[in-house]
Amino acid sequence: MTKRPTIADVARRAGVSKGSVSFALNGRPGLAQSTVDKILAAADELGWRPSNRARSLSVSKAFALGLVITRDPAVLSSDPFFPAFIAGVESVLSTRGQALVLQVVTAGESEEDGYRRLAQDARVDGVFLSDLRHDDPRIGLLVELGLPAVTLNRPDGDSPFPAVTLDDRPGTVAVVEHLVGLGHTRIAQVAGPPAFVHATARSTAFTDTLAAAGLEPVAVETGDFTAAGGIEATRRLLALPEPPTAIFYANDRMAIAGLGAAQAAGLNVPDDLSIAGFDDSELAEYVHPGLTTVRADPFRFGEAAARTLNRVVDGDTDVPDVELPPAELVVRRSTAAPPL
Amino acid sequence: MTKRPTIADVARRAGVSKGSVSFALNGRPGLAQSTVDKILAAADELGWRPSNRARSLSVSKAFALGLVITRDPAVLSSDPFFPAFIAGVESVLSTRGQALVLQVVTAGESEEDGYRRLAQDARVDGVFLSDLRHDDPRIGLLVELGLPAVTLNRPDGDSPFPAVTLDDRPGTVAVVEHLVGLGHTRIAQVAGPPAFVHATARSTAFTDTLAAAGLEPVAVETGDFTAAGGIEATRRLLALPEPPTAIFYANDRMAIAGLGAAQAAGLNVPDDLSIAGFDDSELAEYVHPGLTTVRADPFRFGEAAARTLNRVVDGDTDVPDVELPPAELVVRRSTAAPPL
DNA sequence: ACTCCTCATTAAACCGGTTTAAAGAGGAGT
DNA sequence: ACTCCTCTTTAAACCGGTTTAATGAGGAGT
Repeated sequence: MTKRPTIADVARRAGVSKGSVSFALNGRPGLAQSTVDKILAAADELGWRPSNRARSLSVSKAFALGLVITRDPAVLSSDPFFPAFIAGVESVLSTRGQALVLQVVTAGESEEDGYRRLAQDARVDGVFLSDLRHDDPRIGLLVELGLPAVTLNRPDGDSPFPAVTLDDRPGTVAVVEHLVGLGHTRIAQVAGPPAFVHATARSTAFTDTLAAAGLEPVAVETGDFTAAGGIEATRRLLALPEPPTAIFYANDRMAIAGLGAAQAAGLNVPDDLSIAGFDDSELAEYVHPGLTTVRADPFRFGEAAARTLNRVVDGDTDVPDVELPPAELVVRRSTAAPPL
Repeated sequence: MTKRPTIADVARRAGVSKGSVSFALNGRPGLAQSTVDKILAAADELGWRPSNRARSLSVSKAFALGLVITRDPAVLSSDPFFPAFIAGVESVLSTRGQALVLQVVTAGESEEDGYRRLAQDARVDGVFLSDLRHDDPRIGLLVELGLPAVTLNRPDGDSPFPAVTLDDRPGTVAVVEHLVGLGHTRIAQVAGPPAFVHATARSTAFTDTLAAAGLEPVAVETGDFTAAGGIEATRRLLALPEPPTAIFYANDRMAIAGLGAAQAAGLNVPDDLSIAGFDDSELAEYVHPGLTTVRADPFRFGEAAARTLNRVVDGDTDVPDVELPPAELVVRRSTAAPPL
């Protein structure tokens, strides 16, 4: 409760000027080693930690990074990606004394408003650009705002920002090959909204791999990554005159919901219908039957993104893109040979 | 990209002093209306927004609130509470120009370290104390750190902080009465870790209601709120010589995992076994069979908590506790009459 | 002994706001 | 015409750091 010590207190105690304390703290050359020791000792005795606020003002940095997420429960709630991603980000930030500022955009406004607010308030030194879209308007906006960023996934247009990528395709290819290997020929897909880069990446990998096997999709339904969307799409697929014997979902939430829909329709999974998801969310392992899915590592993704963004923020030019180990197939009980 | 205007620019343009601009902006009395208008017009023309950093330094406030969450994927990942809660918090903060700072504590450290860091860095003006524990040591810590807080749930010890509560008991009572009404007499519970206030609240409400019906629990297993824990607990219950005909889980994740475990054991839910959860998470509605559960409103919880914490932060003394509408029962297909 | 350099240190300005104490301008009262 | 008040406005200090330009102290060179 007693007032925290300031740099002036430390200077007084060490018998030097404020400037010297600042130099010592920041390891600037030009101070005698003995003086540095004296200052650091004094700082230590007083338990002094430089004020973030003062530093922020004088060096014009926020020492914080920002993440904008949409309030839409569909995207936000129970999405297994963000929590782990955030944990990975924090694991980097905490070692650097940085903070993570969350900006949730509410239903009424556009996601861009979130970035605008962060920039306007100068709350952060850089932001993560997640759920990248095709011709993503946010890239131009951030350039305009002068806010450094890192994109999660590689944008298709020009981008001045480094990209941290995790290739979804090998996992998708593996799922399709797994299904084809089991003997399926009537395979359908529930894709994510085509506006998202990762949704179409998974989607085209799916179609291409099928084509390579001489097959084509029974149908491609578009879901919105929510459980409700998964249910809808599944019902449409099952109502087809010749329904698929296997369905590949663009994420686990839709897959688990689809699993429920199939069971509710009286189908046995996997005997009547094989189901595969994407994400390897916590529940994937524990539903019945266990969900065959594709596992990425959002924690590492967060780490890599934070490190990369910090290089940009630190003024590093030409920060290279980072490519993470690709997502890989996890086979569980929800996939089996098709019915005869 | 051009430098953003400062208060000095506005002052110059309006032909007044910096101080007057500050007064006008903050609606301080003592300025002629005409002057205020002139200043606001100048500010508007320049598109000036006061610098948060400068304001932070001079008024010693961060204009931000903090939320500490543990990195433990068990608590963090796919927990339906936090995302919605955070959205509610943000809906209040965004109207006040405040930010939400997330502090994730990594595996190696204690949750207290998270609060300590937030306080040390003076990053926030107050924090949310979630997942309250019995004799929660964080309350003393925050008092010591001089960091204002609001507790989510009412602590059992003394606390100088207002509490925002959402009574889980009515929902729990309703679940038990629902099961008893269906004819169940062999009811078991998978409780949360007893260290948590909300876990024991649900647990004792469960036992008390059973007792009021002249019954006692077949067994009470303790889970850890994770899907894996739900599986474990369920297996133990099903292995009992006289297994329960209904299981009440302290959260949906354990319940959905338990549902999977029961189905994997060859049981039909709800014919052989009724299952009820708690949270009404997104998937609860879509698994098969739909999960009977208890619904709270984490978004409102977040709103109320943010508003209450802000009152404390603003220096309001004796901020009253806030009681939210209680959680309520949602009946779906996973509960039915017990087997004969 | 005197100049010149280098190295260590400091005083002061600065970041962009808020706040306090004091000054200035009018108007009323006598 | 002079004093006294009230209402506006401002100059300057302050928040707690960083940074630049200047100063001071030794030591080497001649």
